[in-house]
Amino acid sequence: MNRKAPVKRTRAKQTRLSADDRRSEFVTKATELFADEGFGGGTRALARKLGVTQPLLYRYFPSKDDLIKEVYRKVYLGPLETGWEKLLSDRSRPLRVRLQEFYQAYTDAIFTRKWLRIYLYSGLKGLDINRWYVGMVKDKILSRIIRECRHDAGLATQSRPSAAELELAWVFHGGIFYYGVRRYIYEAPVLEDKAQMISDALDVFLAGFERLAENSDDRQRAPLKVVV
Amino acid sequence: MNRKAPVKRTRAKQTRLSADDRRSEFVTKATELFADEGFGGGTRALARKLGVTQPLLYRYFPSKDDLIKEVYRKVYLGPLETGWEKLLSDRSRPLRVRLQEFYQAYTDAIFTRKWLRIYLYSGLKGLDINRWYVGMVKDKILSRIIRECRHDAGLATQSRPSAAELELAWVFHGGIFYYGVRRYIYEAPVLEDKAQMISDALDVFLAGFERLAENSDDRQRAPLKVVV
DNA sequence: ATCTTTGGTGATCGGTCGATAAACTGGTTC
DNA sequence: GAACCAGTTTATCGACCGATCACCAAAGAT
Repeated sequence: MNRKAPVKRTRAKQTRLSADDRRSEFVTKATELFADEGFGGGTRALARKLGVTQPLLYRYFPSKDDLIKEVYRKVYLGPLETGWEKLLSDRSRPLRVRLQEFYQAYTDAIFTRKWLRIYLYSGLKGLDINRWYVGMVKDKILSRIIRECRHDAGLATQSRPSAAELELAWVFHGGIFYYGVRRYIYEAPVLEDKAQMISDALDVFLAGFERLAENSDDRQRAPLKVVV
Repeated sequence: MNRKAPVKRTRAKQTRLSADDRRSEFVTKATELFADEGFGGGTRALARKLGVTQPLLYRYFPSKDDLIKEVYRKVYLGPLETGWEKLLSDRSRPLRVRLQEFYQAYTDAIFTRKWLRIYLYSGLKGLDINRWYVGMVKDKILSRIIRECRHDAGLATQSRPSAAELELAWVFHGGIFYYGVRRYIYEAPVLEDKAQMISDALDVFLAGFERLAENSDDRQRAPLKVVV
């Protein structure tokens, strides 16, 4: 039936972009999509967000998995700054101030709905990049914080942080991190003033670290045992 | 072709269970599956874990979503104990000991790969039951801890915990929680001795809370401002 | 004005998913 | 031993997913 004049279908209007622009647009919107729906989010939904058709994705990425890797790269590496290590180690300023300033900047960088969700999703997948990030936090941030705390308490700073010290720093760090999770993932009511939360947490941490440092020798020989 | 004698296909051997047993087996294995692969895990993979066929699921649950809800119920409500509140409030014993004992028991209950992964997955979905759980932690655990800490520091215990106090307790609690995440989700190297980690974290928290309590009046009138 | 390049679309394929209907079978009851 | 019930399987449906291919049209080059 009707074999003549192939019905001239109205084509969807094209909005042509340069290859680079389109590619980065894919990554940007994919980050949003995957943050919202997890990495199970469909390529068609992604294309809809760009106002293009789904096959176009495959002109820029060989597979969905490659797109996902690109999203990781952008999310994990994006907010990273090189100045953090120097900021933490600048002994011309009080440790308390350095820590407050660092955590202010660090949380400004990662406390977004997008970053936290992508981070948690990738953590649940057990990806290498997640392990790399955790290692980076340990080496570049926590180890340095411990060294500075030791120096501040008049202890030796040569030896590497003990496992117990590292754990202490991790609990502190994790506590602050979890504030972001409660706020931007659970969307639970939290103390609005992030700066005050950091400040209070720092007070507790520093006061506690000092007290531990005082009897650090005793602790190493006979670790505190608690009735269980 | 071959219209005669409907080929007597060899049927998969049945292992018949009582309705209750089969149902709870579905929930158990579903918990494992969803913990591993998220709630996107397929019903066919689930059936394979039970050694049955996929449609059997729908004799016990109207939909996959109902199965998921059952998994939530079991996971969230399972490890909950009623004794925790009394344990925390028993002033005949030192606060330090009570807290150590409580967090020992609490982390024994929730620090499993299964529990933590289901919890995080459901948190990312923004489910009501997750909100309920967070509220429960706040009301039943953290508020009570604050009250006991106040009592221990010789402060009034009538007024409800301030937002700042709650936040302090949350950061402490979240720090301990994050230990479980690092250990069982990131599978990162952590301090093996969980009891020591709790003990150290408690030392820091209690020492810090004491110090804050000392100038609590000052803090309320003129909250500590930090150079940013 | 035409050619070439390249960003973009339409159609479609094989696979997987949740869900349904109907047939089959082991065990219990009368 | 016939009838029935409950647990299980086979077969299949419609929707969706990632991926591929041939084709199309807008911009730059000649």
